[in-house]
Amino acid sequence: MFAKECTYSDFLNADEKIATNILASRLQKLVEYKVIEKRTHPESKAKVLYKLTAKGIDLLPIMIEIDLWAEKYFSNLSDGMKAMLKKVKKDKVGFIKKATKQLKSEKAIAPENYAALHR
Amino acid sequence: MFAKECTYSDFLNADEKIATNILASRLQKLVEYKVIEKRTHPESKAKVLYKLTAKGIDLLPIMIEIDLWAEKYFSNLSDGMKAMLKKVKKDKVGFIKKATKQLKSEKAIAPENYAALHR
DNA sequence: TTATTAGCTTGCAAATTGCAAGTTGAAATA
DNA sequence: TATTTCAACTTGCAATTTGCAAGCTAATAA
Repeated sequence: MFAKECTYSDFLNADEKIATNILASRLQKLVEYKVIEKRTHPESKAKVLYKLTAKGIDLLPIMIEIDLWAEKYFSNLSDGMKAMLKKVKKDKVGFIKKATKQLKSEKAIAPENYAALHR
Repeated sequence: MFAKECTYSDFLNADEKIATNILASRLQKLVEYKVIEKRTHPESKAKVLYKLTAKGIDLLPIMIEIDLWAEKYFSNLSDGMKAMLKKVKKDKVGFIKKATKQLKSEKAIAPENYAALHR
């Protein structure tokens, strides 16, 4: 979710497999805890976009530290992950600031979605 | 474990309760993953000291980020935790370096325990 | 030498998870 | 317009994991 926007089926078809009922209950709990929120999908009413809240975005430093630890003790990291960590190690504070700012700006409400937020 | 050395009963009697069979299996797995290791207790053969390995000590940055996140979004932190986070916010890198160094020095093998490590 | 402590293991009920199939409403297709 | 497909779930049930209580063994303490 830090990398891109996600729908229910995006999660369901991700590499790390998860049972559909478990996915549903996890998403529900994360919404309840205000770590993520539901948004209408711009291209279809049938789709739901799950987006990080500010509280969720603030988990980024934790995720990065986990990835740095994993890099140190495991050898199966993806190339994308390795590339990201290279940047992180060059300037961790700067990286997190930039990524956080970008994620928060993506939270800006597109006009066509504004109404849905208020019902 | 980052704060002090721990025995099986220390964990069992901690504030966050855990069932004894679950504790046993968790400790076993953490030893298997080399996050912690068993040591003989200096004051009794009946006791076992569980200590963090270097791999375990390297989890400290993750724990600190989790605590910082918790401080931001929850209000039930202990006074000790708050005091620690105050130091962290003054100089995060310095704090982690110092704490890590100290934890690793505690790993120095006391003479009376050396033999036990090699069987 | 008997009692207690520390570190587990075992048995069983309760809760959680995984898998497969079904439901509902929106959108694409015929 | 009718029908099929798709996305997001829900439901039922078996398998796994967890929690609780009791028991077991070796090492100290009384």
